[in-house]
Amino acid sequence: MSTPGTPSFQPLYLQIKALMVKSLEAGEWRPGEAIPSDLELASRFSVSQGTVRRAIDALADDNLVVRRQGKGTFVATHTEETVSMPRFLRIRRDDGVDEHPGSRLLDVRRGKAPADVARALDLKPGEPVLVLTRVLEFGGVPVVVDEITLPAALFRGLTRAKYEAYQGSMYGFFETQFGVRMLKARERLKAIAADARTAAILGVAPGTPLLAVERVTTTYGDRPVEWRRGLSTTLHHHYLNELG
Amino acid sequence: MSTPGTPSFQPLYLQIKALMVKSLEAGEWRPGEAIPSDLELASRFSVSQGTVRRAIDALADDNLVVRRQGKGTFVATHTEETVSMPRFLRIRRDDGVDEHPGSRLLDVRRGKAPADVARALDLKPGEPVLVLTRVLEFGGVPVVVDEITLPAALFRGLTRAKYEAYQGSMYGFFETQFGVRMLKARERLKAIAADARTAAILGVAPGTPLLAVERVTTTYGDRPVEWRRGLSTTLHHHYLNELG
DNA sequence: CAGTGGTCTAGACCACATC
DNA sequence: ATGTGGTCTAGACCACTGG
Repeated sequence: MSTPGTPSFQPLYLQIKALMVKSLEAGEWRPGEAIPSDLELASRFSVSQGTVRRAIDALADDNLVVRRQGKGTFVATHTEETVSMPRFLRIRRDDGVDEHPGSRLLDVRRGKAPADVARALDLKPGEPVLVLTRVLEFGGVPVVVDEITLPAALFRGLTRAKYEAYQGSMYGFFETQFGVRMLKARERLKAIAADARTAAILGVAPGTPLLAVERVTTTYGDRPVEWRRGLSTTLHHHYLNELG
Repeated sequence: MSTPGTPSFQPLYLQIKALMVKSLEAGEWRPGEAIPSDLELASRFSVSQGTVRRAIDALADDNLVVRRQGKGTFVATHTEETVSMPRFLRIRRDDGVDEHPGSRLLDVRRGKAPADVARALDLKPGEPVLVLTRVLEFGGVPVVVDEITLPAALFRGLTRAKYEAYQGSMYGFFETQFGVRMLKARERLKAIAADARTAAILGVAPGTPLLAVERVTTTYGDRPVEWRRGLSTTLHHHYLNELG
C-alpha cells in the first residue's frame, strides 16, 4: 500500500539527482564552477557511470548545469549572459536584430508587500520588500518599464549604488551579491492601456496599448523570490515564444 | 575537411531518429497508433536496444511520439486533446479554472495570400489560401478571435460544413482530414487597440487593449503550414508562459 | 502470464579540449 | 598524452499493462 500521488518507486538516477541538487543549493559547487567529473561522481555515489550520467543529464535538462564536451560540467550561471541574450528575456526587436538591451535603474525603495504580491511571494501581507524600477533600452530606445519586488530579507544591503557598481545582468547581480539563484519563472501576459507615468517614460501617448508581463521567479524547491511586472511598448518590439 | 557549420560527425542514435522521422512523415506509423517495440526496432536497424531507445527518447522530447510504460510507444496526435487543454493554447482564465474552451466558426473564405502572410508561409504572393475566422469561448464567453490562414493546396475540400461535422480540436481536424500535422509553432505577441468589428465580437469597447498573438505553425522539416492571428481580451484571461 | 517500456551495470571506444 | 564528456553494446533485472 502506497500513498496515492506519491511515487512508490524512485529510480536511482533521480535519487542521485536529488543529492546533487542539494549540493548545488548548499553551495558545495558554485555558479560558473565545474562539478566533479562523471567518473568521480560515480565512485562518490557508488553507482555506475551510466547512472550518474542520467542524473547529470536531468540536471542539464533543468538548466541547473551545463555540459561542455572535453571540458567538464559547469554549474549554470546568469553571469555569463552579458554577451548573449539574458535567458529569461523574451522581448525582441521586430526587425530581427539580436541586440542585448541596456538597463537603467530609475528607483530603489523599501516598502511593504501588498496582499497580491505577498501571496505570490509566499510572504505575509506587509512584510518588508524592496521595489526596483528600471527601464530596458534597445539601441538607446526605452522599451520596457520593469517594477521588481524582492523580499527584503533575502536582499539585505541592496542599494542603488551597489547595483550601479555591478557590471552585468540583474540576475547575475542577485546571484553573485546575494546568493539568490533564479531558476524558473512563470509569466502571465495581458494587454493594458498605458498610464501617464509609464507613457512618459516610454515616449508613447497615454492610453497606448502596452504588453503587461507579470512574472513570478523561483529558486530551488520552487520557492518564489521575485515578483515582477513589466510594461512594454510593442510598436517596434514583440514578445517571442516558441511552442514545441 | 568538412563544411563549416555542418557537424562532421552524426551519432548513430540521431541517424536512427532521422530514419524514424521519415517513417512518421511517410505515414508508415499513423497518429495515435503504436510504433514497433524497442526490441523490434533494434533488430530492424541492427543496433542495440539502448541506441534505439535514445532515438525514441529524442523523438519523445520533440513531442513526435509518446511513451507509455507497459503499453508501447505511440505516435503523437492532436485528436486526444478533446478532454485536456489543447497543447498549443496558452490562454487561461484568471481565476485558475482549467476549462476546455469552445470553438465557434464564423467564416470560411478563399483568398490570395498578401505579401506578409505569403512570406511567413513560404508561398508566392497571391497564391490561393483559405482564411477561417473563429471565436474561442471560455464558459460561453467569447475571449479570442482567431484568423487562420492556410495554403489552399494543402487543405483541398475544406469547407465550413466539413469542419462543423468534425468533433474535436482544429488541429485534430487538420490531422485526420488532411494529413497535416502541426508540430511546432512560433508566436509573436503584441498589444493593440481593438478595432470595431473585433470589439463587437468580444463584447468590449473599441480601442480596448487586446493581446495580439501571431503564430506560424510548422510541420515536418520546419515547413510552415499555418499562419494565424489571434486577438484576445485580457480582462479576465491571460497568456501563460513558463520559462525554464 | 507475456510483452512493453524503464533502469542499471561494466566495459569499450570515440570526439573534443588542453597541455 | 591525458582527461573530459559522448556514444554504443550486451545483458540482466524491474515496473507497469493487459489478457
